Amino acid sequence: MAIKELAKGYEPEEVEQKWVRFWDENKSFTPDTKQTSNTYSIVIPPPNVTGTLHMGHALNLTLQDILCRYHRQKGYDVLWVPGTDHAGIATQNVVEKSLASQGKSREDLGREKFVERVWEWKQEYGDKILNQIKRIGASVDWSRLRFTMDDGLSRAVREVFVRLYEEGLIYQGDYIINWCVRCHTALSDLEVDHAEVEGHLYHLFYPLEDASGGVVVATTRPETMLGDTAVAVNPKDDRFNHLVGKNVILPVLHRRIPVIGDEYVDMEFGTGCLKVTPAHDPNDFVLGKKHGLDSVQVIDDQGRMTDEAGELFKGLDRVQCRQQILKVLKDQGTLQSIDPHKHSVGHCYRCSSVVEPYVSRQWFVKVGPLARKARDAVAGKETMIFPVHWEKTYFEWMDNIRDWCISRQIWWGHRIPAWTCVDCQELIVSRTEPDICPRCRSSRLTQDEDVLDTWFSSALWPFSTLGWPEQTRDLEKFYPTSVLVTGFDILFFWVARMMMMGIHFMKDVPFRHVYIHALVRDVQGQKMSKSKGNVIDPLVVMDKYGTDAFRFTLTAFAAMGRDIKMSEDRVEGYRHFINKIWNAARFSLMNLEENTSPLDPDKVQGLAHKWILHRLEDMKSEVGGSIEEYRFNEAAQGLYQFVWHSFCDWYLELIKPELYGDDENIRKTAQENLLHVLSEILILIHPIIPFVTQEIWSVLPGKKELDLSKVPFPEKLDQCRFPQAAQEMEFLQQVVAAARNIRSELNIVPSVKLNLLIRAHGEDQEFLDSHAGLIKNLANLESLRAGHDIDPPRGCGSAVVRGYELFIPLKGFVDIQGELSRLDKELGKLDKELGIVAKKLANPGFLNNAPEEIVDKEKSKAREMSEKKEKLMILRQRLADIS
RNA sequence: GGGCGGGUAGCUCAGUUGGGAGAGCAUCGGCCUUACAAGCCGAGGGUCACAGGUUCGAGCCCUGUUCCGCCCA
Repeated sequence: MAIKELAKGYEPEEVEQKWVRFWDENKSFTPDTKQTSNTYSIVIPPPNVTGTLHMGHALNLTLQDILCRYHRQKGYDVLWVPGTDHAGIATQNVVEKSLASQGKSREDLGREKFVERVWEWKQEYGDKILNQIKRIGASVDWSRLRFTMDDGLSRAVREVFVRLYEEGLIYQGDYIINWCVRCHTALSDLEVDHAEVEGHLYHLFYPLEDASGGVVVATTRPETMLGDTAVAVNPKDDRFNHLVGKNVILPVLHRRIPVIGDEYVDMEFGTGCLKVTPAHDPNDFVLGKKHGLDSVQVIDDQGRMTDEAGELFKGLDRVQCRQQILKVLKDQGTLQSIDPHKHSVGHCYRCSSVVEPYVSRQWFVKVGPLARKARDAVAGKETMIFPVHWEKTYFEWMDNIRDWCISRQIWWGHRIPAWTCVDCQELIVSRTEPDICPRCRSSRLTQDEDVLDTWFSSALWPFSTLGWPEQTRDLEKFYPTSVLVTGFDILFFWVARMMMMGIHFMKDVPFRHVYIHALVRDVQGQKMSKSKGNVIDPLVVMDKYGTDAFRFTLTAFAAMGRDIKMSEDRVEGYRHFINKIWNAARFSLMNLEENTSPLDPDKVQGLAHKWILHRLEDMKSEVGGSIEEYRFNEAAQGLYQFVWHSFCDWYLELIKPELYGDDENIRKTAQENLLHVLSEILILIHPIIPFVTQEIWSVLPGKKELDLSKVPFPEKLDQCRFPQAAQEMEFLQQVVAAARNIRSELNIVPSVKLNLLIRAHGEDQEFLDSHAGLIKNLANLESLRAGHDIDPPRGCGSAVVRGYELFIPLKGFVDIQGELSRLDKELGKLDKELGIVAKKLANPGFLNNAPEEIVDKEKSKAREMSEKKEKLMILRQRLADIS
């Protein structure tokens, strides 16, 4: 009885929707928490809750999904925790923008209403990215969905803040930080992107107080001169060190400021004299502290000039001010020259505004002690980073880490759990909202207005998602997680900080492995960005080519340590592969029966079957090894080659006669083998392309489990190792290839059937005879005859395979010259190779030093090749004699 | 300035203890051969960036040069 037929072409859309729903409804990816050993866990890098899926997510999710599905097959209890991040600044910006389109600002609404509005926004758009995660087939456990602003995770955040504060690892203070005047908040050092900008170096003359001359300073930001409180020179600099201790007069404002000496000053740069603006430059800030200089703030938090900037400039925007002050300085003769100068300028990583160094009161994490342990954990291989070279970058950063500014002057995020007593100024840091001041019993307390850096909550993700600070069963079972999969762009932002927090609070690393994958770029190798307009939308790609084709493309290009250049053409190419699998399955199903029995691996018969089973065993260990070592591209490439070029090109063709033949036993055996191989192929490749494999699986006869994601990885079958059959098969393939080559090179159309004569004897003659049908079929032959007494007619196409001469009588339809030049080509290649081998064997150094097996190999190669050459030359001569 | 990665077929890239240079796409020739023309069969194409060194032997190891990309200052 034949079984359900597959459609002629694979139509991904319906199929994908069907199985997404199926897995969802079956809760296929919720782990069994009763079992305690053999766990495998991953926490998802949480995407922004209001974001949409981009290429980076797609790659990230695909690789994690492969790992999770594979380990499920291997019998692990797998947990993949999904979730989203509240993305403070980014989300706030999005909501503000929408308000602005209605002509409103967040201040118009007030804090409470605004935050309410963001929650509404999250409610409305937060599911979008989650559905997209489903769409790509990610086998996450939806019953454990988390959000960084959940009650549970918020509790974890407060707990961590309070504990770190109590341990002296969180402090508050007035320091210079990076300030975004547009987002109106402090940023950590990491949140500033540095970009090379074509600017200018302005040379300004500051006269000495005693009018005995002056100094020329060079600056890229002339407007900050209004806040200068010193000029610094290097004490080793003989040009200027006599000035130390004197005063100069600051032009425009006519303030008297000292000349100080400090070795920090680079004598080579600019004029060797440095203007010092402690309030507006991080290096100057340090210098100012060291020398006890005044700090004069001339730019405010809006990027406008303060009253301190003087009557002429106060109220001006910093950009306008630069133009104005240059005019004034020029008129005064203070501006001596302007040189073009390339320098690096910090930009806000969220809105790209130029960042302003700004002195303000902020909260910081003292990261030194945390970083040291996080460093040691990687150095001691408690956490292993793949590829290993990222360790160096990680160490570099950990060794030079600076304290982490964690307060943000925005409204969307975790409010800092600190209160100040209005009456006695006492600072109270507490897990719960305090009612009265512990010092003066006042009940007039105000909470800190700031919220925490989003990365502060992300840093807790591997344990906060598992229920911490409760001692949950999940935490016990799944922490530390097995691997973190992420891009290198957030190695510092996120991975490093999770390491610090995980070790500090859980006393163990958050993950055993970190796999750093590539960045997805456009086809020219440029980073995708909206402004460049080179973004490829993964959803569009999936619509067009199917999710499996897209996933396979990402996997096939995911070579360790290398970026992926993505284009639709590549996906289109791999769609062909998905279709190939589909059609191979279609063919198989047309030839299987509902009651086809499972294969008995101990009773395998037939060369083709032995050969494919042998190759299948290779694939099992290859695929497993590749995935476990994060060599995803190798797993994909290996399966591609096997499925297309072994299974489809050879195996299916080889067994067609068996399937079509009259011998019922042979047909049944072939069906059993075919079903077995197809089934195992589907299982092996399922982690990469879950949908098409599941769809085919669902119509396969004899399966015990409908849900392919629950079917175990095929067992290793030593009795299915047939090295001899593999060798024999290779021989037959060479014979077929030789015949095909002759046909093709001599332009003999397929409608003409050829006759093949092979001069062989003994066992080999028998072997060839017994597989004559097979060769005839694949090489499109009329007849095949093997024997030691072969006497080929005049005018043959000929070849030598493993020492045996092959003849194809050409009768009347072929030009002798064509065959002669074909043989010459063959001989030419042979000569070249033979030359290389002969040279080696003529080298005493090689014979004496190379391992014996290598030498033997070369020797037999030489023997084989010269034998072949000899035979080919005789064949050629025979032919030449005719013409 | 410091660090990292890369330069292999026309294009995109594999190449894991140093031992006969590979794949996909593209190109060329022949085929609608009953799963698949989104296919089948065959072919062509490479001083492995450059220069040295180690070695019997280098795409792979070492040194230098050069070009490109990224990160940090």
